[in-house]
Amino acid sequence: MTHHRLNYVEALHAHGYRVTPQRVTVLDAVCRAGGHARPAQILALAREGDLHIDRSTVYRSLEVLVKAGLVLTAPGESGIDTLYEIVQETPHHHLRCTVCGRETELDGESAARLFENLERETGYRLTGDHLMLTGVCPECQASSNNQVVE
Amino acid sequence: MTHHRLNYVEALHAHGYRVTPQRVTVLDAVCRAGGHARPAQILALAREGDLHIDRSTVYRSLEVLVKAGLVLTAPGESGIDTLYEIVQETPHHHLRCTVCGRETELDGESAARLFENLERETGYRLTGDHLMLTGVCPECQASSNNQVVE
DNA sequence: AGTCTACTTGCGACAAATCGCAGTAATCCC
DNA sequence: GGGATTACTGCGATTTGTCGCAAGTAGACT
Repeated sequence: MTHHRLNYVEALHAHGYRVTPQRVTVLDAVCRAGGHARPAQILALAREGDLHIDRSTVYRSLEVLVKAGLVLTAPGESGIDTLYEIVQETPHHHLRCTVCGRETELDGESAARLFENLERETGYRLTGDHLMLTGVCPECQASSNNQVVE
Repeated sequence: MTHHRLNYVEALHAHGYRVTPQRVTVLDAVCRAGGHARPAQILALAREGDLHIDRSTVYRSLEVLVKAGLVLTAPGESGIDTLYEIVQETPHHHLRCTVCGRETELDGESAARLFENLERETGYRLTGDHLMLTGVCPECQASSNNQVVE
């Protein structure tokens, strides 16, 4: 249960949100899902904790938790659906191979350097610390030359 | 009508897809939408061209067009919905300010440098040439110090 | 602790998106 | 060009996500 470490009470209050049993249940569900989770999975896990929690409540809670910075979203495989993930101490990014589908985590350090450059160029302070990059992994590059079309 | 420039026939065939009137209609709709478009808008535009095109056909066509590399997806404002955009000759990225909501385009050049570094570090060949970065723009940084919570 | 206010929840209705299936048509091959 | 093959479309049914509203409850203040 990761979320005991991050004080969700403070995070919610800081954003003007109330702490309700339902929101804690949903937060817990996202934690227990581990890694990326689809809404359906979160709904199911949430109902293990609260048998009668409503679907709309789960969706609304997710929205609140994301805004409070407790949960992250990431685009799913197809780029159409949305995945949810509990926030971690160390920011990280994802690298998905479009050929074999495998996913690698990219530590925040390499990304931080890149962000620094971008911040210098644009003047923005970048906060989106959870990118989903896509590419072709070394193994797949080696084994196939016929996938390159574009 | 941008898509006459990119030979969609070849792109579709290269990925093993057939070229159907419906898919051309949808591709055309995405073009005419210009910039980011929500599915509802695309559906409406598609029906201008083909009065009886089915909703599921539009969704399935979008999926195919994305896989064929003719259309790009981007996460919408909330991070939950998906926007579609016609592919362009010059890759570009988006920078959205989380405070004022404004969007800036980031030219491909700065990003290319960013990608180069990442490719060196990871060994991946990066293809996701359409990132949606979020941050706080210079103006909003100047005017507010009370938004920083985390 | 009790009361008040306004944010939240659950519900029902609605809209958006997905899925399986039977008929149709794009492509291949001759 | 004609026929066979198999992907694609449209349809209906289902699932998923959203919205408005009345009842409930967290948080603030006394």
